[in-house]
Amino acid sequence: MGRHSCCYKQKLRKGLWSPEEDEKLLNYITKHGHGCWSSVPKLAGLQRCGKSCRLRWINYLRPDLKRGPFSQQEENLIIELHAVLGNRWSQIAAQLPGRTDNEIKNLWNSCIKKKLRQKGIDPNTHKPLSEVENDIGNKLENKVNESTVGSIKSDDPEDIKWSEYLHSPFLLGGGISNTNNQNSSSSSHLQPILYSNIVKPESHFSNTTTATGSNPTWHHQNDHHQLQAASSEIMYTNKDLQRLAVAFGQTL
DNA sequence: AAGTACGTCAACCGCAACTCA
DNA sequence: ATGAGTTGCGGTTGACGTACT
Repeated sequence: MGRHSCCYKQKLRKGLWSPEEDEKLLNYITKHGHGCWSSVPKLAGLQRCGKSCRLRWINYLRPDLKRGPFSQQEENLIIELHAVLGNRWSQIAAQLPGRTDNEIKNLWNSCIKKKLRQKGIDPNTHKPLSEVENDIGNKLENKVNESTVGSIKSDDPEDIKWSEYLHSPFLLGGGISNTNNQNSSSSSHLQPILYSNIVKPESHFSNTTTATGSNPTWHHQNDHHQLQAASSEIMYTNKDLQRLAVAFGQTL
């Protein structure tokens, strides 16, 4: 794919956004909503591709973004959600109003991973590092055995990961033991989070422009009642979430 | 003061899924 | 059914700031 198809057609800017560009995009979307992203740059007078505009809006210009550092509670929540969802950043972000998937991904890669390792926890499996090392040893051993004995075991590394999730301390009510942190959120609230998250909101907000062209209004869509009501119908539309559902059907 | 290493974050890339004619 | 266009997502990169030598 390389650069987006739209970018080949004309000389488009790349890299950091200037304040002028931000202003143009913000003004345009505030007045008209984004509509079709591919037509936004042209209509807003920007030398960017639609994808770049969308990203800039989502990660920086959206009015509902929460700025500033993550709280300890937010970090704990991210860790708990990651234990269940893995690197599904957008789904994790859906549980943290005002935070973007990009922001959470960056935090995870630059900060949380390191902290977990310092606590002796493997950030991929959320198991104690010592246990993970043993697992690796065991899996290597199993591989050797499999080469001689037929096995129905999946080779998909993700399968291994998910089965590990099912037995992770988070799902079993343990959460990460953090004796230093009084704010450490227990995993007791994880169940409601998961149930409400089964239906992934398209975005936290939708904008509706009035017929008169006045400023759009922003509606918070992440209403748990709404989601729970809807969840019975679209609960298992996503392949990964089906796996979650099966998993939680077993554990809840 | 200069050079280097490291951490953070914004943005890009590539792919898959979705939509619609 | 199909193919082009669009959107969304997660991985990766590169610029920049800061700490360290």
